Amino acid sequence: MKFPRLVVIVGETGSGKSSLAHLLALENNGEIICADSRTVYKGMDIGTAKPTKAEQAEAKYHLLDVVESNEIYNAARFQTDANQAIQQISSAGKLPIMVGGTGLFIDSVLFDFDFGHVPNSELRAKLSALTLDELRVQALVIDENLDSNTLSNKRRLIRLIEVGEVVEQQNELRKNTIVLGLKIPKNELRKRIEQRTELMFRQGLRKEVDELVDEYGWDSEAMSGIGYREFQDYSEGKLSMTQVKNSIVKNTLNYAKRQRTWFKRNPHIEWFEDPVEAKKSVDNFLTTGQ
RNA sequence: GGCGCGUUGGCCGAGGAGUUAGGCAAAGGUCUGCAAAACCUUUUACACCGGUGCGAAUCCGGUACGCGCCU
Repeated sequence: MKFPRLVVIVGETGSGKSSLAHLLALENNGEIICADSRTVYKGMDIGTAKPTKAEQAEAKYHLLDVVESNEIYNAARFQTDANQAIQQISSAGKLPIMVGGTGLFIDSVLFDFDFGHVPNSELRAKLSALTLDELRVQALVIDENLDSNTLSNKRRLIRLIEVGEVVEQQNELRKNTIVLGLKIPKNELRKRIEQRTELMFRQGLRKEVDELVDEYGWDSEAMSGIGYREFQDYSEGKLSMTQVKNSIVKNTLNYAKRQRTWFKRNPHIEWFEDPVEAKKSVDNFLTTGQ
Protein backbone atom coordinates (compact mmCIF):
# COMPACT_ATOMS: atom_id res chain seq x y z
CA MET A 1 0.00 0.00 0.00
CA LYS A 2 1.69 3.14 -1.18
CA PHE A 3 -0.47 5.56 0.71
CA PRO A 4 -1.56 4.15 4.03
CA ARG A 5 -4.39 5.86 5.76
CA LEU A 6 -3.33 9.04 7.50
CA VAL A 7 -5.00 11.42 9.90
CA VAL A 8 -3.55 14.91 9.97
CA ILE A 9 -4.33 17.57 12.52
CA VAL A 10 -3.25 21.15 12.05
CA GLY A 11 -3.89 24.38 13.85
CA GLU A 12 -2.20 27.31 15.42
CA THR A 13 -0.12 27.07 18.55
CA GLY A 14 -2.40 26.61 21.50
CA SER A 15 -5.38 25.48 19.46
CA GLY A 16 -5.55 22.19 21.31
CA LYS A 17 -4.44 20.06 18.41
CA SER A 18 -1.92 18.13 20.44
CA SER A 19 -4.38 16.95 23.02
CA LEU A 20 -6.84 16.01 20.32
CA ALA A 21 -4.16 13.98 18.60
CA HIS A 22 -3.28 12.27 21.83
CA LEU A 23 -6.88 11.30 22.43
CA LEU A 24 -7.29 10.02 18.92
CA ALA A 25 -4.19 7.93 19.28
CA LEU A 26 -5.47 6.35 22.46
CA GLU A 27 -8.88 5.62 21.02
CA ASN A 28 -7.82 4.35 17.64
CA ASN A 29 -4.66 2.42 18.33
CA GLY A 30 -2.69 5.20 16.77
CA GLU A 31 0.81 6.60 16.92
CA ILE A 32 1.68 10.23 16.60
CA ILE A 33 4.05 11.94 14.24
CA CYS A 34 4.98 15.42 15.35
CA ALA A 35 5.22 17.87 12.49
CA ASP A 36 6.98 20.52 14.44
CA SER A 37 10.26 22.14 13.55
CA ARG A 38 11.16 22.65 17.20
CA THR A 39 10.25 19.51 19.05
CA VAL A 40 12.70 17.61 16.87
CA TYR A 41 15.42 19.08 19.06
CA LYS A 42 16.72 17.36 22.14
CA GLY A 43 16.73 19.40 25.30
CA MET A 44 14.04 21.77 24.12
CA ASP A 45 11.10 20.51 26.08
CA ILE A 46 9.37 23.18 28.09
CA GLY A 47 9.62 26.03 25.65
CA THR A 48 8.34 23.94 22.76
CA ALA A 49 5.50 22.43 24.79
CA LYS A 50 6.77 19.02 23.84
CA PRO A 51 4.54 16.12 24.88
CA THR A 52 5.37 15.15 28.43
CA LYS A 53 6.99 11.92 29.50
CA ALA A 54 3.62 10.77 30.79
CA GLU A 55 2.00 11.42 27.45
CA GLN A 56 4.82 9.69 25.65
CA ALA A 57 4.32 6.69 27.89
CA GLU A 58 0.66 6.49 26.95
CA ALA A 59 1.04 6.87 23.23
CA LYS A 60 3.96 6.47 20.92
CA TYR A 61 5.38 9.68 19.52
CA HIS A 62 7.61 9.88 16.49
CA LEU A 63 10.10 12.50 15.40
CA LEU A 64 10.69 13.93 18.82
CA ASP A 65 14.27 14.52 19.94
CA VAL A 66 15.80 13.40 16.68
CA VAL A 67 18.65 15.94 16.56
CA GLU A 68 20.91 17.81 18.95
CA SER A 69 20.06 21.43 19.62
CA ASN A 70 22.94 22.73 17.59
CA GLU A 71 22.15 20.73 14.50
CA ILE A 72 20.04 21.78 11.56
CA TYR A 73 16.88 20.00 10.66
CA ASN A 74 14.81 20.91 7.66
CA ALA A 75 11.64 20.31 5.72
CA ALA A 76 13.12 17.83 3.28
CA ARG A 77 14.46 15.73 6.07
CA PHE A 78 11.14 15.90 7.82
CA GLN A 79 9.38 14.74 4.70
CA THR A 80 11.57 11.65 4.49
CA ASP A 81 11.37 10.91 8.20
CA ALA A 82 7.64 11.40 8.34
CA ASN A 83 6.89 9.21 5.35
CA GLN A 84 9.07 6.54 6.80
CA ALA A 85 7.26 6.77 10.11
CA ILE A 86 3.90 6.56 8.38
CA GLN A 87 4.92 3.37 6.59
CA GLN A 88 6.33 1.87 9.71
CA ILE A 89 3.31 2.67 11.86
CA SER A 90 0.81 1.41 9.42
CA SER A 91 2.66 -1.75 8.61
CA ALA A 92 2.53 -2.47 12.32
CA GLY A 93 -1.23 -2.28 11.94
CA LYS A 94 -1.58 1.05 13.67
CA LEU A 95 -2.99 4.38 12.66
CA PRO A 96 -0.55 7.18 11.88
CA ILE A 97 -1.66 10.56 13.15
CA MET A 98 0.40 13.53 12.09
CA VAL A 99 0.01 16.69 14.18
CA GLY A 100 1.80 19.95 14.05
CA GLY A 101 1.94 23.59 13.37
CA THR A 102 4.83 23.80 10.96
CA GLY A 103 2.96 24.37 7.75
CA LEU A 104 5.82 23.65 5.40
CA PHE A 105 6.54 20.34 7.07
CA ILE A 106 2.91 19.29 6.96
CA ASP A 107 2.47 20.27 3.35
CA SER A 108 5.60 18.48 2.25
CA VAL A 109 3.86 15.24 3.20
CA LEU A 110 0.34 16.29 2.29
CA PHE A 111 1.29 17.33 -1.22
CA ASP A 112 4.32 15.14 -1.72
CA PHE A 113 6.63 18.05 -2.41
CA ASP A 114 9.53 17.61 -4.72
CA PHE A 115 12.02 19.93 -3.14
CA GLY A 116 14.41 19.93 -6.04
CA HIS A 117 18.11 20.44 -5.77
CA VAL A 118 19.96 19.71 -2.62
CA PRO A 119 21.29 22.90 -1.01
CA ASN A 120 24.72 23.96 -2.13
CA SER A 121 26.34 25.64 0.81
CA GLU A 122 29.20 26.99 -1.25
CA LEU A 123 26.86 28.66 -3.69
CA ARG A 124 24.72 29.93 -0.84
CA ALA A 125 27.68 31.52 0.82
CA LYS A 126 28.64 33.20 -2.41
CA LEU A 127 25.13 34.44 -3.06
CA SER A 128 24.67 35.70 0.48
CA ALA A 129 27.47 38.13 -0.11
CA LEU A 130 25.55 39.77 -2.94
CA THR A 131 23.18 42.66 -2.48
CA LEU A 132 19.45 42.33 -2.82
CA ASP A 133 19.58 44.09 -6.17
CA GLU A 134 22.23 41.77 -7.53
CA LEU A 135 20.21 38.75 -6.45
CA ARG A 136 17.11 40.21 -8.07
CA VAL A 137 18.81 40.50 -11.39
CA GLN A 138 19.76 36.83 -11.33
CA ALA A 139 16.38 35.72 -10.07
CA LEU A 140 14.47 37.68 -12.68
CA VAL A 141 16.32 35.82 -15.39
CA ILE A 142 14.80 32.63 -14.05
CA ASP A 143 11.34 34.10 -13.63
CA GLU A 144 10.43 37.58 -14.69
CA ASN A 145 7.13 37.56 -12.85
CA LEU A 146 8.36 37.46 -9.29
CA ASP A 147 6.21 39.47 -6.92
CA SER A 148 7.36 41.97 -4.35
CA ASN A 149 7.13 39.41 -1.59
CA THR A 150 9.85 37.34 -3.15
CA LEU A 151 11.85 40.17 -4.64
CA SER A 152 12.60 41.56 -1.20
CA ASN A 153 13.35 38.26 0.42
CA LYS A 154 17.02 37.47 0.15
CA ARG A 155 16.66 34.00 1.47
CA ARG A 156 14.04 33.05 -1.06
CA LEU A 157 15.93 34.64 -3.92
CA ILE A 158 19.00 32.65 -3.03
CA ARG A 159 17.05 29.44 -2.96
CA LEU A 160 15.44 30.26 -6.29
CA ILE A 161 18.82 30.86 -7.91
CA GLU A 162 20.16 27.72 -6.32
CA VAL A 163 17.35 25.60 -7.74
CA GLY A 164 17.54 27.40 -11.05
CA GLU A 165 13.84 27.20 -11.79
CA VAL A 166 10.48 27.87 -10.25
CA VAL A 167 9.19 24.68 -8.74
CA GLU A 168 5.74 23.84 -9.89
CA GLN A 169 3.16 24.05 -7.15
CA GLN A 170 1.51 20.79 -6.38
CA ASN A 171 -1.89 20.85 -4.74
CA GLU A 172 -3.26 17.39 -5.11
CA LEU A 173 -3.81 15.97 -1.67
CA ARG A 174 -2.17 12.73 -0.63
CA LYS A 175 -4.53 9.78 -0.97
CA ASN A 176 -6.28 8.21 2.03
CA THR A 177 -5.75 11.32 4.05
CA ILE A 178 -8.03 13.37 6.23
CA VAL A 179 -6.90 16.80 7.34
CA LEU A 180 -8.54 18.43 10.32
CA GLY A 181 -7.95 21.96 11.45
CA LEU A 182 -8.63 23.19 14.94
CA LYS A 183 -9.41 26.85 15.37
CA ILE A 184 -10.35 28.91 18.36
CA PRO A 185 -11.57 32.48 18.79
CA LYS A 186 -8.83 35.03 18.93
CA ASN A 187 -9.38 36.32 22.44
CA GLU A 188 -9.56 32.74 23.66
CA LEU A 189 -6.27 32.00 21.94
CA ARG A 190 -4.61 34.92 23.65
CA LYS A 191 -5.83 33.70 27.00
CA ARG A 192 -4.51 30.21 26.36
CA ILE A 193 -1.16 31.44 25.19
CA GLU A 194 -0.80 33.61 28.25
CA GLN A 195 -1.62 30.68 30.49
CA ARG A 196 0.65 28.39 28.59
CA THR A 197 3.54 30.82 28.84
CA GLU A 198 2.91 31.24 32.53
CA LEU A 199 3.00 27.49 32.92
CA MET A 200 6.28 27.23 31.03
CA PHE A 201 7.89 29.64 33.44
CA ARG A 202 6.61 27.64 36.37
CA GLN A 203 7.90 24.44 34.84
CA GLY A 204 11.37 25.89 34.72
CA LEU A 205 11.72 27.41 31.29
CA ARG A 206 14.41 29.72 32.53
CA LYS A 207 16.54 26.84 33.71
CA GLU A 208 16.08 25.02 30.43
CA VAL A 209 17.21 28.10 28.55
CA ASP A 210 20.23 28.56 30.81
CA GLU A 211 21.32 24.99 30.26
CA LEU A 212 20.99 25.20 26.51
CA VAL A 213 22.87 28.48 26.42
CA ASP A 214 25.64 27.03 28.53
CA GLU A 215 26.02 24.18 26.14
CA TYR A 216 25.42 25.75 22.76
CA GLY A 217 25.48 29.52 23.16
CA TRP A 218 23.05 32.20 22.05
CA ASP A 219 23.77 31.72 18.38
CA SER A 220 22.69 28.12 18.24
CA GLU A 221 19.68 26.84 16.40
CA ALA A 222 17.96 26.12 19.68
CA MET A 223 18.04 29.73 20.72
CA SER A 224 16.36 30.99 17.59
CA GLY A 225 12.96 29.82 18.73
CA ILE A 226 10.21 31.69 20.46
CA GLY A 227 10.37 31.15 24.18
CA TYR A 228 14.16 30.99 24.06
CA ARG A 229 15.62 33.91 22.16
CA GLU A 230 13.72 36.42 24.27
CA PHE A 231 15.90 35.54 27.23
CA GLN A 232 18.96 36.98 25.59
CA ASP A 233 17.63 40.48 26.13
CA TYR A 234 17.17 39.65 29.77
CA SER A 235 20.68 38.32 30.09
CA GLU A 236 21.95 41.54 28.56
CA GLY A 237 19.88 43.59 30.94
CA LYS A 238 17.66 45.02 28.21
CA LEU A 239 14.44 43.49 29.45
CA SER A 240 13.00 42.56 32.81
CA MET A 241 11.72 39.04 33.32
CA THR A 242 8.16 40.33 33.04
CA GLN A 243 8.97 41.93 29.74
CA VAL A 244 10.51 38.69 28.54
CA LYS A 245 7.31 36.91 29.38
CA ASN A 246 5.20 39.50 27.58
CA SER A 247 7.47 39.35 24.63
CA ILE A 248 7.10 35.59 24.42
CA VAL A 249 3.33 35.90 24.49
CA LYS A 250 3.43 38.53 21.77
CA ASN A 251 5.77 36.56 19.54
CA THR A 252 3.72 33.43 20.01
CA LEU A 253 0.60 35.31 18.99
CA ASN A 254 2.34 36.66 15.92
CA TYR A 255 3.46 33.17 15.07
CA ALA A 256 -0.07 31.87 15.47
CA LYS A 257 -1.17 34.50 13.01
CA ARG A 258 1.31 33.27 10.43
CA GLN A 259 0.16 29.72 10.96
CA ARG A 260 -3.43 30.75 10.46
CA THR A 261 -2.51 32.48 7.23
CA TRP A 262 -0.64 29.44 6.03
CA PHE A 263 -3.37 26.91 6.71
CA LYS A 264 -6.14 29.18 5.52
CA ARG A 265 -5.19 28.66 1.91
CA ASN A 266 -5.35 24.88 2.09
CA PRO A 267 -8.81 23.93 0.78
CA HIS A 268 -8.55 20.36 2.01
CA ILE A 269 -8.70 21.20 5.68
CA GLU A 270 -11.92 20.56 7.55
CA TRP A 271 -12.13 23.14 10.30
CA PHE A 272 -13.54 22.56 13.74
CA GLU A 273 -13.91 24.62 16.85
CA ASP A 274 -15.12 21.69 18.87
CA PRO A 275 -12.68 18.77 19.25
CA VAL A 276 -15.61 16.42 19.79
CA GLU A 277 -16.91 17.20 16.32
CA ALA A 278 -13.45 16.73 14.92
CA LYS A 279 -13.32 13.29 16.49
CA LYS A 280 -16.59 12.33 14.88
CA SER A 281 -15.18 13.25 11.55
CA VAL A 282 -12.20 11.02 12.15
CA ASP A 283 -14.45 8.15 13.21
CA ASN A 284 -16.35 8.57 10.02
CA PHE A 285 -13.16 8.59 7.99
CA LEU A 286 -11.96 5.42 9.67
CA THR A 287 -15.19 3.48 9.19
CA THR A 288 -16.01 4.57 5.67
CA GLY A 289 -12.51 5.28 4.50
CA GLN A 290 -13.81 8.52 3.17
C1' G B 1 2.23 85.84 40.53
C1' G B 2 6.92 86.32 37.17
C1' C B 3 10.38 83.98 33.71
C1' G B 4 11.84 79.88 30.68
C1' C B 5 10.99 75.18 28.21
C1' G B 6 7.76 71.68 26.18
C1' U B 7 2.98 69.74 23.87
C1' U B 8 3.80 65.28 16.97
C1' G B 9 -0.66 59.27 14.80
C1' G B 10 -1.95 53.38 20.09
C1' C B 11 3.31 54.12 22.14
C1' C B 12 8.46 55.93 21.41
C1' G B 13 10.65 59.56 18.44
C1' A B 14 13.02 62.87 14.32
C1' G B 15 11.98 67.03 11.48
C1' G B 16 10.53 71.85 10.96
C1' A B 17 6.72 77.11 5.92
C1' G B 18 4.82 73.86 0.09
C1' U B 19 7.58 65.92 -1.62
C1' U B 20 6.63 59.47 3.17
C1' A B 21 10.87 60.46 8.77
C1' G B 22 11.86 56.14 11.33
C1' G B 23 11.05 52.43 15.15
C1' C B 24 7.53 49.57 18.07
C1' A B 25 2.62 47.88 18.44
C1' A B 26 -1.81 46.52 15.36
C1' A B 27 -4.23 44.42 10.92
C1' G B 28 -3.86 41.72 6.32
C1' G B 29 -0.66 38.84 3.20
C1' U B 30 3.65 35.77 0.85
C1' C B 31 5.67 30.88 1.31
C1' U B 32 8.21 23.78 -2.12
C1' G B 33 15.60 22.01 1.65
C1' C B 34 17.17 27.67 7.52
C1' A B 35 9.90 27.96 8.24
C1' A B 36 8.85 29.16 16.07
C1' A B 37 12.47 31.30 9.89
C1' A B 38 12.71 35.04 6.14
C1' C B 39 9.83 38.65 3.81
C1' C B 40 5.64 42.02 1.65
C1' U B 41 1.45 45.50 2.23
C1' U B 42 -1.60 48.91 5.13
C1' U B 43 -2.73 52.62 9.15
C1' U B 44 -1.42 60.06 6.78
C1' A B 45 -0.16 62.76 13.10
C1' C B 46 1.69 67.35 14.59
C1' A B 47 -2.77 70.48 21.93
C1' C B 48 -6.59 74.61 21.17
C1' C B 49 -7.94 79.68 19.22
C1' G B 50 -6.54 83.65 16.25
C1' G B 51 -2.84 86.25 13.08
C1' U B 52 0.98 86.84 9.08
C1' G B 53 1.94 84.28 4.31
C1' C B 54 -0.13 82.21 -2.35
C1' G B 55 0.61 78.37 1.36
C1' A B 56 1.60 76.94 8.56
C1' A B 57 2.38 71.00 11.95
C1' U B 58 6.63 74.35 10.90
C1' C B 59 6.68 81.88 11.98
C1' C B 60 3.88 85.50 15.56
C1' G B 61 0.20 86.28 19.60
C1' G B 62 -3.09 84.25 23.03
C1' U B 63 -5.49 79.84 25.73
C1' A B 64 -5.01 75.02 28.12
C1' C B 65 -2.02 71.32 30.05
C1' G B 66 2.92 69.55 31.72
C1' C B 67 7.98 70.47 33.46
C1' G B 68 11.71 73.68 35.57
C1' C B 69 13.43 78.09 37.88
C1' C B 70 12.42 82.73 40.60
C1' U B 71 9.64 85.92 44.23
